[in-house]
Amino acid sequence: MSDKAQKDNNANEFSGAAVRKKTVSLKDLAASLKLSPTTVSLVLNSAPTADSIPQTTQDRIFEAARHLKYRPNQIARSLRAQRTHTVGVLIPEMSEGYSTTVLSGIEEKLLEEDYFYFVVSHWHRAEIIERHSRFFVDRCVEGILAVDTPQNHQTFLPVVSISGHDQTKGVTNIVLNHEQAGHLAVEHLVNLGHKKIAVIKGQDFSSDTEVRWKAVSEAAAQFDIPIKETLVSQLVGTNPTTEPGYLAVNRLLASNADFTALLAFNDISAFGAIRALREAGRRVPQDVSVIGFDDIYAAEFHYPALTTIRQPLKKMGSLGAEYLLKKIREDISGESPADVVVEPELIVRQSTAPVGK
Amino acid sequence: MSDKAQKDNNANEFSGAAVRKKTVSLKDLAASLKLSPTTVSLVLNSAPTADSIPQTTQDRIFEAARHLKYRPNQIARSLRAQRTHTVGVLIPEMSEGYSTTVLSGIEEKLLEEDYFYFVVSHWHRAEIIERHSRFFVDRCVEGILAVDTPQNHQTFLPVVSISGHDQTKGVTNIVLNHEQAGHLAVEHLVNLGHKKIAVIKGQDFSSDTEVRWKAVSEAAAQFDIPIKETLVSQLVGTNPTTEPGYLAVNRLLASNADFTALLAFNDISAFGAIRALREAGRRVPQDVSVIGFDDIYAAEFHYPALTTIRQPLKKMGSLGAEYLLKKIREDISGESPADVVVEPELIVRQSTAPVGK
DNA sequence: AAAATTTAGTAAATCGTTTCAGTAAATCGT
DNA sequence: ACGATTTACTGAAACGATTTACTAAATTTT
Repeated sequence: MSDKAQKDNNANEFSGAAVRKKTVSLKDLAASLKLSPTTVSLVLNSAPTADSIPQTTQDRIFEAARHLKYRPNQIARSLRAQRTHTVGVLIPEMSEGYSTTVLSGIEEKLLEEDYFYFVVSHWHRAEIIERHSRFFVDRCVEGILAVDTPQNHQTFLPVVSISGHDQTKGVTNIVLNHEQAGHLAVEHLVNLGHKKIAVIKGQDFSSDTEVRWKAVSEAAAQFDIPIKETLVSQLVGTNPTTEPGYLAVNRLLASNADFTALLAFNDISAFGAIRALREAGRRVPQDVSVIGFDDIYAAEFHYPALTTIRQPLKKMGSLGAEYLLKKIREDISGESPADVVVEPELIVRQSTAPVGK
Repeated sequence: MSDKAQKDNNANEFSGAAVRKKTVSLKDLAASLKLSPTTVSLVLNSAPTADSIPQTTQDRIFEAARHLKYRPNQIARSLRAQRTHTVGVLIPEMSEGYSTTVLSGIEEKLLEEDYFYFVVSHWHRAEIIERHSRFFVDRCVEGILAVDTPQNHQTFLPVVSISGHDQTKGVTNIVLNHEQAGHLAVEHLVNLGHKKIAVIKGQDFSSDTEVRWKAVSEAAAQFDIPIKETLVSQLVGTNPTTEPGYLAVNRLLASNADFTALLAFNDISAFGAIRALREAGRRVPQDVSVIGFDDIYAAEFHYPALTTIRQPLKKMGSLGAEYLLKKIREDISGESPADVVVEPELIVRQSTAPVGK
């Protein structure tokens, strides 16, 4: 068959109703150059073997590739190379500031290194985590990044957990220095003269709940003002809004709890807390100082602007991605650290003030 | 070679330092059953051809698949089927409420239909949009979902644009009923007695800027209170925080503009606006009523809680995903609508009040 | 001028599936 | 009892790349 006929054949194959715009494959490119796919591939990838191909031929190949807009199919490449340049990311949900800020750090680092990622929200439901981890494996992700996600015993892939406190061996955890965070928060309130400090604990499902509570109560003990049990309220429900915080403080108020400062589990719950206090006629910060945790965007433009303990969320995301890529590349699973600790920072704004002022 | 030897061979191949946990392939599974991969594939996929395979054999196959935890490799499947069950999503950035809320709707719908997605932020930079659209094609996504993203002239894949106002033929746009939104906002202020209304326009790069401005000024004209040019300020810069809004209002105040109500481009800028007003000694809503746009989460817990025009962001995301999947399935590009319109809703909270009260 | 090396490539296997086109053996119809 | 059909499978090609192991011709070395 003459190559003219061959060409026509190609063109006519789909000349029916819908004009299927086929993309050009390596084979097409090679055919148009009257060279073998091997040669073309070798040259385009600058393989060492291609040294013996004369420059003129190489130029012809590059020129034709550009002209026909040839782009290697990454699916085929992935299959052959057994590498997908893709990772899977698990997050609790795609709302509010926490997960998405971490995600922005993850994205930045991954794209920088030419990795793409799949995200899925698991709403703290174990079976979704399980199911989607499997899907990730089916799609041959090279590693998994878990944000505020409990144990996913998916052991044979590299895993990095951000604020996950995953004790599975081989898993690297990116964690905040919680002791320091607790210390900063309590110290700030103590410096302002507060002694009666109420605390809102996180939901049971949140991985940070226990460590943060421990850090805060130990810090309080160190300052000789142990947290009274009657001044502790806990967030309930999966509602990712301010409501759990609002309700937690209402319960506190209903029990006639006596406090001049409130340490919230996170900024979102601090917002709810402040509303509850305001509705109860307590002014923030004049009557009650409120300190949040995380420093999400909204903290700054809240009124009153929220004093909070900043977690470097974006940094934690990019660090997580960085360590995951490191693991993927080393391949000798086991070398990477179990914990990578990042430091919190006290951000003083308007929601805290000296006691009794 | 006996199959025992074959097995040993397999086992020993990587018996060096690192124990490579190989996943089991169709071929492995078939070998363990002493059947051909064809048969196993046919049965596992319940192909019509498998009707002639006796139940006992089918059971053996399913049993072995479960036992060896066989999972089909989706990369290989994608290559063969020329379908990846993956779409690409373009968003301006992974922060604040807008994109991520839309994204949550997108995610919900896509996962429901067993599609995964890649996301990339483009920060409104044309070359990033261009570059990543190409990467999407390289990875054989089946369609592209563009959120608040200008024209990406990537024509041969199905594209749905959310708030993008993309006039390229074949692109379906999910858009808000802007006329109605403008009407609702202005009407609300007029009903409260406001006549001197200031407006903050969006940044030039935002796809909604023009249509929203047009809708607002036409609505104002209808109510016989055309917006004065001196009462219009525009957001500048790509900073995704409240700052542009804050600066826009400061410019307005610096020019001694006289207004009793302010219509902000979005909630984020409304927050900045309110801060600027407060710092200038104007109370919201007593001295100036402020109305936002979008109704992001933070709007409700802002103080004062923000009156705003709600865009059903999550709905827009899921609608976008729905229409994209529809396009992908029809395949006969051209049938789908150019515009899908969703309705806004006025949410009255505390940042607006009768004039002069 | 024969042997060795370099030049300029190519054929075929492979990654893990799916699917089209067979094919032997068993069963059925008449 | 002979052809037709059904049953129970399998071989090989294909998807689109990469890579190993060749080869034939040209050139260099000895």
